[in-house]
Amino acid sequence: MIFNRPATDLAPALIGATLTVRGCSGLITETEAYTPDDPASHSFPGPTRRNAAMFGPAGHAYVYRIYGMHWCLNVVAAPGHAVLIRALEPLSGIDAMTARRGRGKPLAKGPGMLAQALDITGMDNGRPFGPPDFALKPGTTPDLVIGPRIGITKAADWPRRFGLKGSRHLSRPFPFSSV
DNA sequence: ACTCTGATGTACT
DNA sequence: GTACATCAGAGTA
Repeated sequence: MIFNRPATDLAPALIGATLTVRGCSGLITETEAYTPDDPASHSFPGPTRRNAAMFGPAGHAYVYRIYGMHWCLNVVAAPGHAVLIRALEPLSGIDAMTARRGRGKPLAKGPGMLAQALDITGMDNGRPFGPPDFALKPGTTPDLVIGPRIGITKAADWPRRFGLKGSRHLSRPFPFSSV
C-alpha cells in the first residue's frame, strides 16, 4: 500500500482494506479525501499544532477531537493530505466494540462511532500503521460509489467521499453514482 | 421516515 | 467569541 500520494488517490484505495486496532478489525467501507487546497481541510491554513501529523510521514495516523466529545481517525497521505476513515464493517473483536458502543447501537457507521468502537483517542495521533496492533491491510479492489461529503460547510459538494458499493455499513446512503 | 437540538472541548480569529 | 470532517435522543408523522 502506497501512502505517500494525494489523498484523492489513497481514499478510494482504502475502501475494502482491513483496519486492525488492538485486537479489533473491520473492512473499511467509507472514506473521505482532504487535500491542502481544500478549504474544508485542517491542512488548508498550513501547519499548526493540531494538524502537525498531517504534515508528518505518510502512513501514520492523524487523530483529532471534534465537537468536544468525539475522535476522528485519518490516514496521512502525501504531506498535507489525509483520508478520513468514516465507516467500517466489523469483522473481529465485535464483543469489545459492542461493549464500548453499547448494545443495540451501530458499531462504526460514522467517524465518531468508529473511533469509539476501536478505542482510538488522541493517544494514537501520529502513530504509524503497521502490524500487529495498528494495521492497514489492502484488500481486493471493490466496486466504489462516490459522492459529496458530510458534515462540513465548506466545499461539501466536492465529490470526495468514497464508499463500498452496496454496503450496509455506511454513515449515510450515497446519491446514485459509481465508477 | 424525518427534523431539531443539546452535549461538550479546543483551536483559531 | 465562534466554528467545528459528530452523535443520540426527543419530537413530529
